[in-house]
Amino acid sequence: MQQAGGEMGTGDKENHSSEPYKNVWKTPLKQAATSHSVLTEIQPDCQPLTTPTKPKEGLPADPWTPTSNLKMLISAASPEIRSREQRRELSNTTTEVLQAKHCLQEHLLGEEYEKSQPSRKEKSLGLLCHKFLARYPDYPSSADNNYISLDEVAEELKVERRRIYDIVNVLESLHMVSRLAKNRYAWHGRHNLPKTLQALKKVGENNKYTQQIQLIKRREHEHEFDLDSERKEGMAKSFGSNKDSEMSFVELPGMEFRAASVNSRKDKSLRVMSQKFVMLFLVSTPQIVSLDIAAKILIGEEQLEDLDKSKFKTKIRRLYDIANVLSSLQLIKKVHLTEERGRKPAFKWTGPEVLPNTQDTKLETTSTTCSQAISECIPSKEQCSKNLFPSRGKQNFTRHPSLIKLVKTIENDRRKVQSAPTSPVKRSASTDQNLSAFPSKMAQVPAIAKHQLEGQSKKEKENKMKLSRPALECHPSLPEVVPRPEPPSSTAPCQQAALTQPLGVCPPGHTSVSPVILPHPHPGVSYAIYLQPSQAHTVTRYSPSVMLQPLPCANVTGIKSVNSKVLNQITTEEGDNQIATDDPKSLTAKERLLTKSETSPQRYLKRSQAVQEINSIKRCRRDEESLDTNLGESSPNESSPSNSSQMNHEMDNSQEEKQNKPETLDQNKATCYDQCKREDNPEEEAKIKTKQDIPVAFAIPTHETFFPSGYLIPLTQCSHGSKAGFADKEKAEVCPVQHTAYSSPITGVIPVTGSELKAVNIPAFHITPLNIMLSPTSIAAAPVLGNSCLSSSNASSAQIPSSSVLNFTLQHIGLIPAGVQVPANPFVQHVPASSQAENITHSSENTSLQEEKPPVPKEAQEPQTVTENFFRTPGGPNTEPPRSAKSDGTAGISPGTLYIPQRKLEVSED
DNA sequence: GACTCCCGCCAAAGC
DNA sequence: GCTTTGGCGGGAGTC
Repeated sequence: MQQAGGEMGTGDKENHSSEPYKNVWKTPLKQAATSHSVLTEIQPDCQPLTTPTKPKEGLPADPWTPTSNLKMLISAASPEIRSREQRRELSNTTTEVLQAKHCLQEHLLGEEYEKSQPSRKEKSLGLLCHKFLARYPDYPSSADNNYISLDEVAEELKVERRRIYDIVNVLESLHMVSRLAKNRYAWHGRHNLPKTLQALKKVGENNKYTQQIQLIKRREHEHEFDLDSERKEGMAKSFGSNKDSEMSFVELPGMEFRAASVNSRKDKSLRVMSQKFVMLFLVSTPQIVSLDIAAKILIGEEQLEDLDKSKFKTKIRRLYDIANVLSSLQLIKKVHLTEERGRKPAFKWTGPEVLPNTQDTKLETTSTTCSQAISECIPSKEQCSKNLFPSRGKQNFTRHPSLIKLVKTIENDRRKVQSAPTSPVKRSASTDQNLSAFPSKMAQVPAIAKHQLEGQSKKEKENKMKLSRPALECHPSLPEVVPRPEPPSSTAPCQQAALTQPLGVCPPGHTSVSPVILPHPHPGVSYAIYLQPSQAHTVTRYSPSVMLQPLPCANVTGIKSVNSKVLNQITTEEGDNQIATDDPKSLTAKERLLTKSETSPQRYLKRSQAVQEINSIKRCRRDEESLDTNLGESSPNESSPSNSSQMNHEMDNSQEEKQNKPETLDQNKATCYDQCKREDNPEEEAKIKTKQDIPVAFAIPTHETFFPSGYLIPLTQCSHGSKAGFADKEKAEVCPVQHTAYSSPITGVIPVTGSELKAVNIPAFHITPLNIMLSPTSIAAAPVLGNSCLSSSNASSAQIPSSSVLNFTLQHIGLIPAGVQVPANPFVQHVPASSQAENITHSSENTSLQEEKPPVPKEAQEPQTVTENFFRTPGGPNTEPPRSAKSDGTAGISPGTLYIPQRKLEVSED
């Protein structure tokens, strides 16, 4: 009986309300098919039976096919239609209809009947969500009718309301809708999405999801997750530490649940789960989250000890529900992680990249001066940050009207001007299909396409101009949401591009996002900065409104150094995925590491770069010596905010902190010093105190720059390979000195703040003179030179640290053993600007990633290989890292040990 | 057989 | 007491 009801797709209550239909419902679809099978066996030559005349006569005179008739009949059998017909006292007619359907069902070939039924995929939540979203504009105006009646939607979409709840709940978690009253919701579209994502990322970082993911991954890798109860307990403990903040729903100003009922309801789990799920993507690097890990984390937060299969399965089910909706929103995309142990489902974030601790609006106040933009941004940022924690008096925080106006104006302008991804992107078949499927969304595209093209050409020019300039006077804010190379949807890019601007492709009109060139004691040296996660948390306190942007590198000739030793272990389609473990003492060694794909000029250039790198390091050491003179003078007073309240408080004080600008180098070092103390690393602390000569430099002090802590490794080269958007000629023009001397006198830029470090997901990367603590995923993005560049598919102009220098530096100072290499920036390298951007392959223990095409429509994409480098024990890729009692996922490696696994991930779509 | 995820039961919350 | 909301898990469909 239940089965029959289910097959008919009727609501449970309605099923029992219409007694006359019971006989009809009792006929399960499968039975029909089965009977048909029998029928076809008996009558193999039987042609599809025609629709009986009688049922047709009983139906409205529509020139439909029997299949259409049947669909209509089934539709008529839906609860809503039945109820309506009941109200109209059309029971007789309905009975006839149903009888006709029954007759059809009996007479139609089973195959045909099955075809007439909406397939499972056609009834999927994702498709349903697509239909739902198609009803409303992505960016509704206030004039639009933005109210959603669940009844109406359910009826029009011909689904039971229960399904609509699933969709609405997820949308609600993203603040795309809000509940107004019973059965009534307000549609907000994607207006709030950037802010929501930013907030979610922030909370995710506070909840240390990155560490949790790493912890689970590590445990999984050790095959001990399910066996070691003690560890499980420990993990639950670590999860439990964040329990308070994790069980709350992240709200935005003006988006609070208006119905007290919703707020009071203890179980908003689908909403909360959805938010947490999104958080996992936002804090992950790469932004791929497997379902099992997500489920474990979500379970773990609550009661990991009670992890049982049923609960796990239920969690997985819900995650699928959420993922379907998020996929429809084109925020994520299904992929498959193929590991040694098999293939497991995962999802890749395809939505806009979110940079935390940046101003959420004011990002591109093109008409304002930089200082004005900054001053305007700060309150907005604070406002947004404050509202991350609704439990702490969120009602008291309201966005200033001027900011709202500013936001809208900016967003509108952006939408008009730059709506497309800033780099060539692969338009999946599904995307294209979606375009055609939703003309309302398509309508937004043509108007902006021209602007996109123009904007891109302008961006290149702009980049050239910027590159030729030694420094910029402006310290623009950083876009909080950076469009990813892969546009999530036909409409999403409008917002993504509009709201953000990847650094590397800054359009000329958006001066506010121009990279910042800091006054640099040695313009020829760039730095990579390394922070550890807790430090990253700390630096968020500073949340400098002045976000440092990487200077588009003049020398964009890529170094495609590949460690020949690693080459055998790593599958990569891009030679620059791997970074050479250069022995700085021998240039020939460097040469040996050149990729086979390199051209001779590239080799020459690299060779010269190696010299330059060494020189730069030497210069940097001098810098370091001078900088270190101030080291340790400030007292450590920083602490990583561990909970939302603390963060809230800090956010409240951010204005005050801002007034205390400029942050001095002393403060920066003090923070570092403090960080060392926090990490219980007396050795590092001592080293800082004693100003040991280490080839790292701290942040370049400027009167407008905050570098709370960290280690900056000098980088002389922008290691852009062929992906760089500049030809050699252009490079020569931009940087003639470098060209002639095979050097890279890049103006030193340290486009790094704590927030930016977090933005690129460097959760646990801690380089000290004596130890390195790295998380598996963190290393991939370790050298940070600007998130927007890193994330941008058009990262050619981003400043990429030289892997050679990085490895040399690390080796030279004894941080890593010879032969071990640290990728300078695999992330950028693995985010091609080409249409392959969608296909990412991360090297990860022979783990392959396969992107799945959405159920409907289908798309075919090629697998691609990317490398992701994890830290491991030097013993080899499969060597287990030394474990540590720490549960934060960062200290699992004993001091002095570098843990660098070479894992291989393959990302492909089915 | 594992993976996906639709479906609807049923209970809590709301009205 | 009825309706709305949504957690939850069975099990069908798919791979």
